[in-house]
Amino acid sequence: MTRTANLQAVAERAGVSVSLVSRILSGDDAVRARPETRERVRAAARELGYRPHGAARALRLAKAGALGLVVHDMSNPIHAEIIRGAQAAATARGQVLLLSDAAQLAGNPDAFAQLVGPGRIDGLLWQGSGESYDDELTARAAEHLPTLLVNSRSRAGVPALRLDDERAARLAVRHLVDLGHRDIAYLGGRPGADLTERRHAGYVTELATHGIPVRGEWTVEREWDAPAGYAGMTELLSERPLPTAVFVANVVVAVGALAAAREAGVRVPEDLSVVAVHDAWFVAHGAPPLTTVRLPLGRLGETAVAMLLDGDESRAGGGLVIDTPAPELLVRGSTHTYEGAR
Amino acid sequence: MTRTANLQAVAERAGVSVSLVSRILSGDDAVRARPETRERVRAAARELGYRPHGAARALRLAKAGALGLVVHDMSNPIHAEIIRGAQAAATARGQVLLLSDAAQLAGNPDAFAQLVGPGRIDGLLWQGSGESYDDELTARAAEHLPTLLVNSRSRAGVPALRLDDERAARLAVRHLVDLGHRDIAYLGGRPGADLTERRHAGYVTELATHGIPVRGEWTVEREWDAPAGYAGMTELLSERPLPTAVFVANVVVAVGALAAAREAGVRVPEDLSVVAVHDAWFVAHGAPPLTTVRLPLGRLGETAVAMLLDGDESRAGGGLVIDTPAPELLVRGSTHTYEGAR
DNA sequence: CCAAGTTGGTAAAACGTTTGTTCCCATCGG
DNA sequence: CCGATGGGAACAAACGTTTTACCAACTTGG
Repeated sequence: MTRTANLQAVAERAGVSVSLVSRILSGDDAVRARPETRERVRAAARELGYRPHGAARALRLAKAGALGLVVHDMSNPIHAEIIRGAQAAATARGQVLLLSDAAQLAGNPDAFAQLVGPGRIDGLLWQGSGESYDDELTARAAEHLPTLLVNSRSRAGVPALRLDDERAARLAVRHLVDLGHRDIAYLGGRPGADLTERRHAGYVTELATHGIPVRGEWTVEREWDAPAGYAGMTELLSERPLPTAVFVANVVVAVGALAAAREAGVRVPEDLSVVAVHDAWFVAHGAPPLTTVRLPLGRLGETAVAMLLDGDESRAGGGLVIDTPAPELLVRGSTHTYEGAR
Repeated sequence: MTRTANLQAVAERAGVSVSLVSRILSGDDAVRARPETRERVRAAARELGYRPHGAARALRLAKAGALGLVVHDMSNPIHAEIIRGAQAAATARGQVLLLSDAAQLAGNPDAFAQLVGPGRIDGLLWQGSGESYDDELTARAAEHLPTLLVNSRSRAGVPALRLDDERAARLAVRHLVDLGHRDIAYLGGRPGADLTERRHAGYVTELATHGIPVRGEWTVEREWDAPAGYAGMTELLSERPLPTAVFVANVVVAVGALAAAREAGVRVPEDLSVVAVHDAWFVAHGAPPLTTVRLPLGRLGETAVAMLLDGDESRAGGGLVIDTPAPELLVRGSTHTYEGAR
C-alpha cells in the first residue's frame, strides 16, 4: 500500500518541471515540448505508475467529476433499471456515481449536507417516491446544484424527467379492449402520486376513446408495493359486478394482485385478464407469465445523466417526457380474449 | 447557484483567522478561544451557510471519505440487499458510497483507474460473480486500497467476507428430510463458483448425516439466473427415477425452476418439493409461495463497510464467515410432506 | 549586428482545508 | 521589578493539481 507517485515525482524522474508534466499528460496540445521530452515524461509516468489524485483535481478544477444518485428503494427492480442506465452513462463519460438512499438521507441531515455540499458532486439525480421529504430535500439541493427529478413530474420548481406513462397506460388498456374486454378495472399505486395519476389518466382516456364508461368502484389505489397489490385486488374482487380485466399501474403491485386473485380462486387469465406497466425478469416466469408494457427505464437514467453533465437540465424545467423508444406491449400469459358472460 | 462560502469568508465575517474558524467548527477542544468568539464564529458560519468543501478536505486529510462498491448485477435482489446494508452502514459513519458495475469497469480501464486511483475512495467492496476479470481487477485494486470481496471466498490473496452457505444448505436439506424426502436433487449455479460449491457441500454433508446416498445424476449446475434454472429443472425432470424434492442453491434460479416444473405439468409441492437459498419479496407471492432460507445479506454489507472503515479487513485475510444472525428457514408453500411412492 | 520572433520550457499562484508553530499580552509568583 | 506561565489567537506550510504569466536561449530577417 505504498504512497502513489504524484506529479512532482514524475517531474523529478523526467528532469522537468511539474507544470510541464501536467500539460503533457493531460494532452494539452498548446504546450511546446520536444517529442523526446514528451516521451521521457510519459515513460516516467508509466514507470512510476502515476495516477492523478481525484480530490486534488476536483479542488483545482472546481468539478467533482461525480454525480449523486438518490433512490428510495433499491430492491425495486424498476429503480435498478434506472440506476443501471445512469451508471452506464456516467461511466461512459468519465464520471463516477455516488449512490444514496432517500429515506436514510431524510433521517440524517449531516449525510445530506455532506452529499450536496461543495466538492462532492456536480449534479444530483433524485428518484423519489412522493414522500413529503422529497420535495424539501430536492428543493434544498437545487439551491446549490443542478438537480433533476427522475421518473416524476417537476415538483417544487425542480426540473424533472419522466416517461410517457399515459401512452403506456393507453397501450395496455387498448390491448384489453382489443381482446374484447369492456369491464376493465384500474389498480394504481399511492393515491395522489403523479405516476398513478398519469396512468389513470391514460386509462380513462383510452376507455373514453372506445366509448366505455368509467366506473368509480373499479378504481383502487393503495401503495406501490406487492402487499398493496394484494389488498387492492382483494377489494376489487369484492365488487359486483366483477370486472373481466384489470389494468395494474405497476408490475410490483401486480405481483401482489396476482397472488390475491389466485387465493380467491379467480383464474388468470381465464376469469380475469391482467396487464401491468413496466417489465421485470421475474414476472416473465410467473404463473401466469405477466403481460406488461415495457418503458425505457434505462434510457431515462442515461438521459438524466447526460442532461446534468451537459448543463442541460433547465430544458426539463417544466418536466420533460422521454418518449423514445416508445412503450412496448409484451403479451404473455395473463391476458386472454373475453369469451362473453360467465 | 451562488458560490458557497468558504472558511475565509466565515473568518472575515467573524473577524478572526481562518485557522481559528476551522478549529472551532470542527469541535477541536484543544483550541483556546473565548466563548463569545466561539459563538461569533458559529453564527457567522450559520449565516453564510458554510459547508465544508469535500475535495479540499479529502486532499488535506488524505482521506476521501468515500468507499467504492462494485456489483455485477444490480437487478439481482440479492445484491440489492447487500447494497442496502452497505449503504446504511456507510451513511451512519459519515461516508459516501460510490457505486460501479463490475462488467462496465472490466470494459473500461480508464473508469477503473479513476475509481481506484488516489483521492477517490478509501476502500473497495467487490461483489463479483466469479468472472475471470474479477480476480485481476480486485488484485490490482488491492495493491493500492484496502479491498474486500463480498459474498465470496478469498481469491487472489484478497480478503473476503461471506455467509454461512453450508449451514444454509444443510438447513434447507434437513427441512426436506424432515418432511420425509429421501430422493433430493441439487440445482446449483455456475459450475466451479465457490458459492455453488459450498452449498453443494452442505447438501452432501446433510444427506450423509441421514445416511442418504448422493446420486450424481441429481446434481445439476448451470448459471445464476432464471433461464438457467428453467433449463436445469427441465434436465432434472428428464431423469428416471425422479427426485421427490429439489434443493435450489439460489432463489433467482428457483424462479426459473418453478416455471419449468409448471410447464412440465409437475405440481409443486404435491409432486415435487422445492426449497431455495436466499429470500426475495417476490417469491413470497408466487405460485406456490417459495420456501426459502434467509441469510443476513444486509448484515454482510454492513460488516464489510465496518471492517474497511476500521482498517480491519486483514482480519478477513483468509476469508471470514458472517454467521449471525443465523440462517433462517421460511416455510411457505413449495415444500410438502412426502406421501410415499406415487 | 540587432531587433523581433520562436522554441522549450519554468515559476508561482490558486483551489479550501488542517495543523504545527509562533506570537502577543496579561497575570502571577517570588 | 522581573521572568515564567498561560490564555487567545494568528501565521504559514502542506496536500496535488492546473493554469497564467514569464523567461532564457536560439533563430531569423533586414
